[in-house]
Amino acid sequence: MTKILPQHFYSRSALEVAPELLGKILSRRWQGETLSGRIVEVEAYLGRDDPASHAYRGKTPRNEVMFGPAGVSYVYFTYGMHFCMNVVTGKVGEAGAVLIRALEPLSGIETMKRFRKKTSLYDLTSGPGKLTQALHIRRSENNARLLEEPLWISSDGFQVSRWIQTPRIGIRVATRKPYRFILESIHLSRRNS
DNA sequence: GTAGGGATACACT
DNA sequence: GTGTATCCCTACT
Repeated sequence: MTKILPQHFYSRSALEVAPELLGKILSRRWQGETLSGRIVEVEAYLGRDDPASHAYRGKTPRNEVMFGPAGVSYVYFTYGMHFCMNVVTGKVGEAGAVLIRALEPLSGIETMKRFRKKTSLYDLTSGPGKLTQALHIRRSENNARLLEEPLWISSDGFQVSRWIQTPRIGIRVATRKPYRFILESIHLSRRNS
């Protein structure tokens, strides 16, 4: 039995929400099928105090959902071909988000393989651009409430025994801040970090 | 290691 | 308005 995470789960600092998202299940309803995976890697992004955050220089058309109510998705397009999905956290007016970086595939695996044009489980959701492709998440899923279909996060009671904190990946500033949170999993975006 | 690709933000005119 | 440096990446060599 799974329970969708309530809105108030997200109304805290990204640094509090991020580790608690580990072990939860991200689900995507698409054409009558549920595609889902367990979250094994996330990164927290803050606002004014975080040079690596899109919100560092204030509100823009792209990042404005980071300043809005918590519990919605922030999906953006980058490097000319990839989407990345974040979960908005914190209070209205204060920017914050948690980037979902990797999942362990759970259901809808055949469909994910089709979307990814890959056959190995590891290639499906082991990176932020990969998992959005596998779950068919794109710009139309920006600013979507994560409390209901077609995109939501739930708990199945899975207990996380141990998580690890490391520096974030793929950024060039604030690289010393340990804002990446991971489980021990073979589905991480990097195997050894 | 690096090519690929498009949006974005910001400096300028 | 135009120019351009950058980007929370992936897939390939």
